[in-house]
Formats: sequence, C-alpha cells, structure tokens
Amino acid sequence: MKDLEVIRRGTVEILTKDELKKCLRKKRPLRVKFGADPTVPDIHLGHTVVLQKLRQFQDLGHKIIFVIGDFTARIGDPSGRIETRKPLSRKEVLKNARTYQDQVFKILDRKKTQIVFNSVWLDKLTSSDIFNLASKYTVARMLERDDFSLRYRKEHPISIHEFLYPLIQGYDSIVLKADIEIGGTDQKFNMLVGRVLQREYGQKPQVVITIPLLEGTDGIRKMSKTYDNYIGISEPPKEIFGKIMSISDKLMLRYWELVTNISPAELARIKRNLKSGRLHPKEAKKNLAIRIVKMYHSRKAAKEAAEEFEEVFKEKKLPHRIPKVKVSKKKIWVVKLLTISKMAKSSSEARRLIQQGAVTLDGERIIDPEKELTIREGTILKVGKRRFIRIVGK
RNA sequence: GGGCGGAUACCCAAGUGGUUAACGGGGGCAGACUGUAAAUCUGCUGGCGAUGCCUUCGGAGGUUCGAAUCCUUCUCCGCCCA
Repeated sequence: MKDLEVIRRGTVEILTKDELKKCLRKKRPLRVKFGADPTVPDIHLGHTVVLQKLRQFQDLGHKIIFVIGDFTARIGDPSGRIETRKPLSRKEVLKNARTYQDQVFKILDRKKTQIVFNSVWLDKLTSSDIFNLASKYTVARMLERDDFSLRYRKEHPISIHEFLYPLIQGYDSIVLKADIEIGGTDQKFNMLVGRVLQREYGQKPQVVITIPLLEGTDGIRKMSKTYDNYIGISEPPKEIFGKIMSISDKLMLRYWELVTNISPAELARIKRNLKSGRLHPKEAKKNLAIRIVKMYHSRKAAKEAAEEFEEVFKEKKLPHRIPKVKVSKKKIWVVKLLTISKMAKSSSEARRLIQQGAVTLDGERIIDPEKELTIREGTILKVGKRRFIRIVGK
C-alpha cells in the first residue's frame, strides 16, 4: 500500500488507520474535507503544512472539499473569549474568501478542489434542527475538550454557543458526506465530534487525520496572525527570506520538515551534514529560505532575495529598493524627520530611538535628539538594522 | 432570585489617599555579541520642539491641599448557591 505510506508521512495521528485502509480500497475518489474560517485573508506557512497534505491526496486522485466557514466567521470565534471577535459582514467574508482562494491554489489543484461555503446549509437550519443536533452530544463529553475543561476548572467563562461550534463543524461533515477530514492537531476534538454525529445521522464516520501545527517565527507559539509570528506566502520575497533567516537553527529543521516537500531521506541528509559540520547552519537556512521563496514566487525572485540579503547584511550595502520620502526643507530637526517619514510613531519614540543609537544618516550615527540635520538629495536614513529610507527633495 | 468577586498601559498583573507616568512578568523596540541567527546581557517601552508641561488606572459626578486608591451613581463582566 504505497498510498497509505504517502498519506501517513508527516501526520500526527490517523483515526483510525484501519478505516483509512478500507477507504483507500474503494474504487472511487475519496471526499476529503478541510475547513477554514475566512477571518483573515492571508495564508501563511502554517496553513501550507495542511495544504500540502491535501495536495498529496489530490495527486493520489482524491477530491478536496474546501469548506469556507463563512457562517462561523460571521458569528465569531469561540476561542477568543475576552474580546469576542467582531463578526464579519457578508461582504468582508466574501472578499477574504476570494483572496484566500487565490493563495490556496498556489498549492492545491484547482480542478480537484470543490469550494463550498457552509452558510449555504447552515443558514437554513431551523431551531428544531439545532436542538436535534445538540441532543446528540453531552456536556460531559464537551468538557473533555482540553481548553474547555481547563477553562471550566479555572472558573473561566464558557459560552453556550462555544459548545455549538464542534457540533456545527460536525454537521458540515454530514452534509458533505466526508470520508476524511484533515486539520491541525488543535482540531482533533472537533473532527472527532464529526465522527460521532455522522454515525448518529446514519453515515460512516470520517477518518480523522491530524497534522502538526507549525511554530511561528518565535519558535514557541503556533504560527498565527494574532501572534504576529507568521510568514505569509504572499509577502514579498525579501520579507519571506529575511524572516526565515531570523528563525532559530532548531526551528529551521522543523520548517525543512513541514514547510518544504523534501523527502525524508533528504531531510536526514541535511541533519547529518549539520551534525558533522559539513553544512554550516547559516547555509542550510539560506537554502531553506531560497527554497520557500521559490515555492511561492519564482526561482529568480529567490536568487535575488538571497543576493540582496548577503549584500545588505554581510557587506553592509544598501538594499536594492529603498522607499523614498519627500522632504522639502533643507534643514530639519532629526525627530521631525523620523516622525514625518513614519520611522517613528511619535516624537517621544523618535527621541528614544536616537538616544539608543538606532539612527544613522548616511552611515553616521546620530545621538543628539536636538540635532538639526542638513539634508542632501538622496540621503539615506537608517533606523535599526533593517529599515531604510531615501530622502528626496521636491 | 440570592451571595460573592472583578474592570489598571499591547497582554497578564501589583498597587487600596501623597517621590506613582504607576512594582513585576510576557510581548515589542533598540544596543552589545553573532551567522541580520537563536540563546544571553543591557537599556527603553503615554504624549508634547521637552531639564518643563499635558493626559492616563471601565464611564460620569463628588470629597480632599492632593485620588488608580475614599463616596455616589452608571455600564460591563465573572464565579457560587437556588
């Protein structure tokens, strides 16, 4: 069973493997469900882990059902307790969904993907449908979920509607007659609820496959927009490259494993060479960065990003493209310059940056926050290690 | 319905009349070290042309020379018992 081996690679759990085997023996393409809330439009590397697994399914001839949770997005996310995420309007959701799709198809095969919006069937549910659904599961079982039980024990609030989420998600599986559902490990509980509900509604329970969650650039928390530790696949090559280079060596291996599609043998080789010292970690990281930029941009973009990186940070040259800021005056107070060029949010912050030695003008460090600068055409203002601005006159 | 507790800066969280622009931690930013690594160390982390001034502790009002701290009132939230 070669297919099984491909599917198994890089997963955390398959519930259950026997069921999966049986599924694969069927002579029809399997219906593989994956759900995403279009609350944020941008796809980051964390999402790509699961997307690549979906792609593998497509390559094996199966069908992906990509559920856009527009219904759930409009109601609000259960996990953000303190500030209930503000519900998105229909328009916003659609807009997000569209950009989402554009990005998703950088990885998925459009022809083998069916995109569905769950509001199509969820909007039609009547109260009695919902009551009926709710009767299929118990409070005790709900409290088995990690974060619920933790919150309950800590006497933190849990809203009733939060209990409804796993049920709704499970209901999606019923409507879609999912054979398999794939999600991050954080989705395990919800996906398992789907199994129970499918059985209640006379269906064969879906096989649940969990995928590891990718740590963000901080190396600790999962990659997420809310933690601002993400690398978006639509970011400029230079940004992606720079962000990859700043992750820790340990995390780098994780990215090699989960973000790229290298074979286990290749991964093992990299690990070996790193250990023996034949491969410098920085080189390995550079290769990784090139590879990832190539995946979402182009070979050329990757090469350029790598070259520029070396130039700017190793040879201390200037970046190729530097944003320009117009300054009409010849003489200007440093603090003013920093604030009008948006390099500092406030003049207090500008003063701080200056005092900390973060500001240089044409390579000369400015330490006096009272300094009046004489501006020449094309003067380069640098703040911190990586923020550059070219000053131009009228 | 009854009882108790809470709302402080980006987040968590101390402070219960006076060196308090507000302890501490996280996060973030900057500097040093480096491989723009990571880890570590140090500093900063309300605003203002600024050795001073202004504004902040859920909202509004009040007491006081002086309030995040006391009083009144409003709003919101949580837990427990029924």
